[in-house]
Amino acid sequence: MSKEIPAQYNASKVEDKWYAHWMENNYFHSTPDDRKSFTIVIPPPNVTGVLHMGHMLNNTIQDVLIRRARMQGYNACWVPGTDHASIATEAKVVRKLREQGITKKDLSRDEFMEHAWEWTHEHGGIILEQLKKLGASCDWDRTAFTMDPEYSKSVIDVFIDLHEKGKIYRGARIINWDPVAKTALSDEEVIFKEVDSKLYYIKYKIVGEDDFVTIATTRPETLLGDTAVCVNPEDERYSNLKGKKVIVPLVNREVPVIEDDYVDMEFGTGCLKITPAHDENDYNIGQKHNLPTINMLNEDGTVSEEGELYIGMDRFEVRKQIVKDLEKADLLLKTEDYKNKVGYSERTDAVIEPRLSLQWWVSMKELARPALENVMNDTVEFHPKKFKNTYRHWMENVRDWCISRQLWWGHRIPAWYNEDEDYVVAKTEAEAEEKFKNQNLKFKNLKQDEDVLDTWFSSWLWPISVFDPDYIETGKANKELEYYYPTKDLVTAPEIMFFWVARMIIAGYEYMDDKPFHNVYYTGIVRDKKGRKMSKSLGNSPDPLELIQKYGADGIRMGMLFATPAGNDLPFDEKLCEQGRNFSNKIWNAFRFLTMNMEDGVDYQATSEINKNDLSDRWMSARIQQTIEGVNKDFDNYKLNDALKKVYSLIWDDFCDWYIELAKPEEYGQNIPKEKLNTALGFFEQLMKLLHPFMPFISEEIWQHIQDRSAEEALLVSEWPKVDESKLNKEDVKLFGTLQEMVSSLRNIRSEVNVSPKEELDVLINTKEESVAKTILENRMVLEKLESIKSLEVSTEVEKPKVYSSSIVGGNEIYVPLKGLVDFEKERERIQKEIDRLEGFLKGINGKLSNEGFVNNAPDNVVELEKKKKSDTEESLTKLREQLKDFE
RNA sequence: GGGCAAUUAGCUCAGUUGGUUCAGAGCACCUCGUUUACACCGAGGGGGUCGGGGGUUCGAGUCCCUCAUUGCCCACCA
Repeated sequence: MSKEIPAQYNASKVEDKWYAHWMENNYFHSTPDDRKSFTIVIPPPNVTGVLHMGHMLNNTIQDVLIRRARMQGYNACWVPGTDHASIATEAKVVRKLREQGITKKDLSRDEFMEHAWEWTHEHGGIILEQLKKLGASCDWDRTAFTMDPEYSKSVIDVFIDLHEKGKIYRGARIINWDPVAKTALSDEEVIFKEVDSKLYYIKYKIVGEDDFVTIATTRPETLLGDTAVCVNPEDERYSNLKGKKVIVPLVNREVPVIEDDYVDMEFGTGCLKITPAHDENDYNIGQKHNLPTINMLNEDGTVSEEGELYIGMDRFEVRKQIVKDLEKADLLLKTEDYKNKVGYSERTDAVIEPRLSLQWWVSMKELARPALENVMNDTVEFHPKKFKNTYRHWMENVRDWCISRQLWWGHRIPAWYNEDEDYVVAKTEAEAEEKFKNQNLKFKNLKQDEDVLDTWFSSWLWPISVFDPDYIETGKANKELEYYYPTKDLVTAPEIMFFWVARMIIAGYEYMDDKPFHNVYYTGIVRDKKGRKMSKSLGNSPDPLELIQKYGADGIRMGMLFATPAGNDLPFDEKLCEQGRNFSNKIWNAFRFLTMNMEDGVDYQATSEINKNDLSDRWMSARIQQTIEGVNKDFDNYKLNDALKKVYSLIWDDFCDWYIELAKPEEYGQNIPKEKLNTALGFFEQLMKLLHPFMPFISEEIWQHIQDRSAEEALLVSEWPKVDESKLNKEDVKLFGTLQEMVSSLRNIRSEVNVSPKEELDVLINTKEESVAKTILENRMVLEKLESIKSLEVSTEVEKPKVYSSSIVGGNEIYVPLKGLVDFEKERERIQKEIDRLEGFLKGINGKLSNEGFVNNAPDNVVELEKKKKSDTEESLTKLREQLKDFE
């Protein structure tokens, strides 16, 4: 083993080496066997996306879970893959084509798809390569894509199946129209934002009278599509309008005045214009009152022929112009500033236009029932639990899901139309013909539906179709699906709870009659220092690959995990990565130190044997057991950050700052004895196991340095440590703790009286009991090694020196004679301060003990404890008061 | 408009069923320090009336009510 080890850890060199090693040995690959499965399916990122900080966090967590499971002996399987991301990817392709001077209109569907596939092959999978840099231990042989032919088939099968069950239907509704992407959107894809707008008061002339009725609206341009004016039947102000007609301004169309209690009398003028084709409520009222609809907008948001005026003008231009024209005609009474909520497209940020159109829908009410129930009864567990509320609220009020999109990139809807616009749903054109024939309908010149399915209509099958894409068709699970389903954990962002999580649960119960996963771990949002979400458009996100280059994947993983409990946002700061990198370096140097103590030619061998006479060995051993126990519990509760903190503290504080310090050789130039070093290496191995899920690279590096291992003995497939109660001696932990406190007290004394750590001290410790004195003396090595001590006297009757500094640890007084070094004034102040503190404390205890209510009602052990606290405190006070006299 | 959550040190957060000195950790800050790993380090230290008010209780950071602030989700008020 070489002693030439650099003082600084070089992460990037090491990380590439081990990832390659793991891949070569096929460690990430899983096939069904006798072991229990532990499955995670990745939330598939957009196929042409690039890695951002959200992915980093999300995938780090998944990797931590899967790596620990693998070590625990589960057959761990993490399935990677990508999503075709219909609207996002199509938008990218359209933009790219535009840069080349090509518009989508110029292309046939097939030509466009060729471009899209080309783009997908060019950019697809980049993100998966990036995940490898992070250390993600995915089973890459299983990489799936929602547009794979097999996968696509399952999507179509589901559509056909649900249609046959009557759960998919075609219907005309007011939908959310994105005029930029020119497609319908589901409700979930619309983001409402509060905006400053205006409320316009417009006068409508009453037919046959010289009077007007005033209507308040935020969208004056839609009056082109007005087919009625509506008032509340209770509203006395308008009782005279009953059965009358009014004239829509500018277009001069006569429309009826109708009555409906939907109208809020308090709002605006209490009189509402009705535009059935461009507002959901208006549409409902229109249906109820049999009003005609006037579709006054084109799909790109310009005014259509039906609008009569302003034809071809953009909707927002029309708004400006129509206001001017109304003013000119003296039909605009006034305008008011007004704040309202406007819907925007999640993808294109275009203002959503409610639009009447024919779309495909999934009827959700029944499908949602088992999915709601099984989350509420914790069959599917949410972490943190608070998200159950949000989930319930949505599921209880779930609305039908609009699944058709007017795009080309995606799964084309398997519906076929004949010349009479009849339709059938079928897998192929031939099958469709057959179906038409059977119904005695025209079956020549069939046309397939032009639309594709919502992306989420494919990804809701992810936990099923990645294992068995034929399952939907055959209804019989293959070996894989049977073995891996239901999966164990799903790690995702709360933002897609409805888009994806809820729908996977729905699909799971509908098709597998079982949950798709046991647990859902919701991560937080990665934010910048100003609290803004990190996003590409804001440009406030650091480049993950640069970060990895700079701090190591281990450093970033550790930095992110350190700051993010489940469900809480992660305020990202490069400082966190620095902390992670520093930790790597600390570990590296602890190992380096042990290596430096190895004598040439001697065979060192990590061992779980400890020297039973060495308190530090027993203590370290017990601390490791405590940590294993605590970490396992944290994992059970999905508190990954707490688990990491425990490991961090065990390595840095316990092992480096205390254990190694105590293991250092007595004299300069000596090496640590072989036995001790072997024990230390044994501990180090345990630490690396606990660390591995969090920081896989450095832990593997050290593991393989500690001793030469064969390929089968890599850390990532080693056994996760089990708690060994026999090694957990609480007395040792307590005793060592007391000695630690004594060392700290001595250091504190030095610091306060400004004595260099090198200067040797005489130390006197007055204990309450003989046995304590004996134990301390038996373990005097701890004190002597960590402090430079000239003489140590410990007994029940030490003589207090004349001039000293002192401290009390666990009822034992520590005196350090400091001839000529003590600042009397300072020492007096220090003691007085301590007395004041204890007096206040004692007062509280006395208050409790003199309170009959407390003594009578509190449990005995609590009262006993208070009494013991009282006597201890009084004892300490007596000692301190005596000491104080010595400084007066 | 409805619902949910949060509010503890300068920052980010722990604090499990009310009761061991419970007011904590990390980072930041201050002082000292190059001793056989590590200055990406070591030792020591300062800092909070636990958002305000009320209540339950022998006892409240912890339970209840109320107010304030912030965040999130849902919703068709033009």
